Amino acid sequence: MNQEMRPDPQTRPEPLSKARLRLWLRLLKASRHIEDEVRRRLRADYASTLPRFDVMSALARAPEGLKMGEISERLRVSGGNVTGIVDRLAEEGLAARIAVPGDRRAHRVTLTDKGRAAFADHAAAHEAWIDDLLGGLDPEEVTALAQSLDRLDATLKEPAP
Amino acid sequence: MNQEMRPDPQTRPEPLSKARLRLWLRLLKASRHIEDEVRRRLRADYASTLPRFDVMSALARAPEGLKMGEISERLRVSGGNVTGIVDRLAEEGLAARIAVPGDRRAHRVTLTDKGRAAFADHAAAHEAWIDDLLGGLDPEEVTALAQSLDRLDATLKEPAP
DNA sequence: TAAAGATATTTCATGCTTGAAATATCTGCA
DNA sequence: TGCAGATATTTCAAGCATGAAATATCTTTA
Repeated sequence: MNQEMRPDPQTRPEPLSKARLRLWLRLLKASRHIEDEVRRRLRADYASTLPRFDVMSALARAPEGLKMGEISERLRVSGGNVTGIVDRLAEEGLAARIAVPGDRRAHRVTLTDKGRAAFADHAAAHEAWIDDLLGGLDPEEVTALAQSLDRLDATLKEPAP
Repeated sequence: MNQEMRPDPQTRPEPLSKARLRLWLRLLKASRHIEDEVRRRLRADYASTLPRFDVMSALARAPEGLKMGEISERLRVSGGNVTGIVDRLAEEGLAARIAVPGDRRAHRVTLTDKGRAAFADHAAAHEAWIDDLLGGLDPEEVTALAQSLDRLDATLKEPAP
């Protein structure tokens, strides 16, 4: 765990893995910091949550609505999870389940007018929060970081050959 | 939402905020990707979870143990949360609550020998997973990204004046 | 020293999350 | 046609997470 000065005639134990670990820890820290803040404000200002925001965001982008399975696929969360979130959105009149003509198993979920209006508010506030939180970073650094993270995401796709 | 070509005689609606939003979305995506993978493997290989790993990690770093409040402070999670996680670790004999001499309200939580051994395994595997997941990134990019994220974290401290 | 206030922790209600099992329905094929 | 397998969704149990309320125990102060 500590770096001793033994000869190590074989291959060195890769300090590179430590650098990667450090990167991961910082990524997680920054991400959690922002995420926690967004959750806190969604709750405080709108009595809402991030998962609800995510679902509404997906629905807002699909005017004809989405089937339950499509939501869980896009958001990469389990089906059981979506059921609960949509239940609550529906209870509050923000979303509605609509029967799918040819298939009695499926429902199409859409935002109600009320839901659409609420989401417009939330989304505008969300953008302002992020603008505020990331405002201390130079514009160049913002784009540079975004590019780096994009490359990271690309390498993440395949878990190394 | 789309960039129209209207004159806009006033101040322009800051495309910078869009760049920041994009950065946040990518940060979240990369972070979630890795986090989900770590959770999945902790569950599959060790029947454990990230919160448990985090608590054990904090305890491993404090040989004399930590009070409940210290754990929740370091991990930035609520007290009620820590109670449940430590309960389960204790049930499995991985951690133990020890009475604090001068204060009958408080407990000091420590890793048992079994807990210490288990955590050593988990931590080694964790480092290997991260090494694997981030292995596709150039070493230079790893350190560059870590530095950028460090700067980001620094600006995050104060939510802009 | 008794009451008031501060601390440490647990309990509780609510919601998110997963994976597995249960339902219901659809589709294709013998 | 009838049924076997595929799909779409819900239900369920367990754990995580929060914030607020409840307990228990100090500590300070009038």
